[in-house]
Amino acid sequence: MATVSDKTIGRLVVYRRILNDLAHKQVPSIHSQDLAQRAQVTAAQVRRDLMGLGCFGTPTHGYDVAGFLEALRQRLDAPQGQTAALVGAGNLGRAILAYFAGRRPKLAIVAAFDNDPAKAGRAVRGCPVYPLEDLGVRAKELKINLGIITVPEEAAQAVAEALIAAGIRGIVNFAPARLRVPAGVYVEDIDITTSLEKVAYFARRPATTPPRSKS
Amino acid sequence: MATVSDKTIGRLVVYRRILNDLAHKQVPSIHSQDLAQRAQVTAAQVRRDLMGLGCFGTPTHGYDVAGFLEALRQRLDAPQGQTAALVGAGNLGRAILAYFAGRRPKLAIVAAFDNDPAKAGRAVRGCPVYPLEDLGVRAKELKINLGIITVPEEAAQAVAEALIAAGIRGIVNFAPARLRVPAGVYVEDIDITTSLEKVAYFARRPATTPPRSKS
DNA sequence: GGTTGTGAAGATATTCACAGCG
DNA sequence: CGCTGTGAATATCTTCACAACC
Repeated sequence: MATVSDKTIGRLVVYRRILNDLAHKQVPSIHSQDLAQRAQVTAAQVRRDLMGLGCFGTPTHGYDVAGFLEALRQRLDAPQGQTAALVGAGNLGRAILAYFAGRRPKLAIVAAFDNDPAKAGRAVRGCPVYPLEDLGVRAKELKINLGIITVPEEAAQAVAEALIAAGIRGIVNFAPARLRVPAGVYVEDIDITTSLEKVAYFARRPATTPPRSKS
Repeated sequence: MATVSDKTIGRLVVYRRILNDLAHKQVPSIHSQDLAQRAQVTAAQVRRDLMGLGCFGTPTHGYDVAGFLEALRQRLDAPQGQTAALVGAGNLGRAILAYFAGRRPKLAIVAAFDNDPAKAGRAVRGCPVYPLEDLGVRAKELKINLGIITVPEEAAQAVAEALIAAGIRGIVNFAPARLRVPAGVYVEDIDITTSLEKVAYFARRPATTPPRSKS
C-alpha cells in the first residue's frame, strides 16, 4: 500500500465528496479532466493522486464512479469505523455537533465534554455532554480514537494531554495555540483567526495571484 | 517590498500571536530558536520567513520584540483597517461572531446577513444581522472588503457571487464546496469535515510520521 | 481520437551550513 | 563564543509530455 502524503489525502477526501454527489445523480463514470475542474485542481494532479490508490480507469471512458468510490472507501475509512469526542460545548462546539449530526456513519462524534456543570448531563444534537473529568473513563469505555478541541486557548494544551492520555491518536484543534504532542499523534490545526488575517492580507494585494489555499 | 508566499504569511500571523503574548509578559527580545519552538517550526524557517520583512535582529541578542511586532504590523495590517461581512447566521456563524467580537480593532466583522427573516433585525454579539437581500447595498455602504461564508453548501456559490458583486476581494469559506471565483479574489477554504477525515486517516497509521498540518 | 498512467522536468518549500557580526 | 542572514543543497509537490491503450 503506497504511502500517501498529507495533501494528497486532503484531495482524496474532496474527490470522494464530488463522487458521492455524482453517484447520487446516477453518473456512471467521470474523466480526470472533469473531476479536476470540479475539485479545482489540474487533471494531471488528479491522475497523480489516483496512482496511490492503484489503477483502474480506462482510456476514453474515464473512471467508473462506483469503483472509484469503493477504492476511496478502502483507503480512507477504517473498516470498523472511528469515533470522535468533542471537548468544549461552547458556540463553536455546538455548531460542529450540529454539522456532523448523523452525517457520516463511519465517523461520528459520540460524546462531548465540558467543564461547565450546567452543560453536563444534557445532550446537544443527540450527542451526550459529560463533565470534563469523565473524559478519560468515557473515552476508554466508548473506544474513542479522535478528539476535537473547541475550548479556549488557555485550556487547549491540558485538554490535548487528557485526550492523549485517554488513548487518542488524532486531534482537530480549533484553539489558536500550537499543541505540544508526542510523536505519533496527528494534529490538524484549524485557526479561524489566522485564516481571516491571511485572507485580509491577500485581498489587499491586487497584482499578485497567490495560490488557492488548502482547507 | 518582497513578495511573500501564502504559507509564509500564515506563519507570520502565528509569530505575531506569540510575540503579542511575549510583549504582554514584558519579554524584551527573543531568539529564532525560541520562537521556532513556540511556533513549532525550525529555527531556519523562522529566519527565512523574516527575510521578507527586512532585517533587524542582532546576533547574540536575537530580535527585539517591539520592533518585530511593528514590522509585522506594517506588513500584515491595512493602515486604515479592514472589515468583514459574515453571511449565514446559523450555529457556526454565531460561533464565529462570538469569537471575533471586539478582538481585533483592525479587522472586525461589522455586519451579518441571513435569509431567514426571523434573524434579520436583531444583533448577535453586537453585530447587526440584515436580510440577505441587503448584502449589496450594505456592503458598499459600510465599505466591507472581506466575506465569511457560513451558509449551507447549496447556497455558497450564490453568496460568493453576491459578495464579489459587492466588491469583496477576499473570502473565508466554511461551506464544503469549492467556490468558482474570478481571478483576483482570494478564497481560503476551511473544511471541517475534510479536516476530521484527514485526522481520522492519519490517526490510524502508527508507523508513518506525516508532517503537521497548516491551518 | 481521446484519455489514462507515469517518467522526467519544473516549481516551491524547507533545511543545511557557514560566513560575518556583535 | 553564539546567533543572525543567506547562498547552496535538499526535499517535496506539481506539471509536462508522451507512450500505451481502448
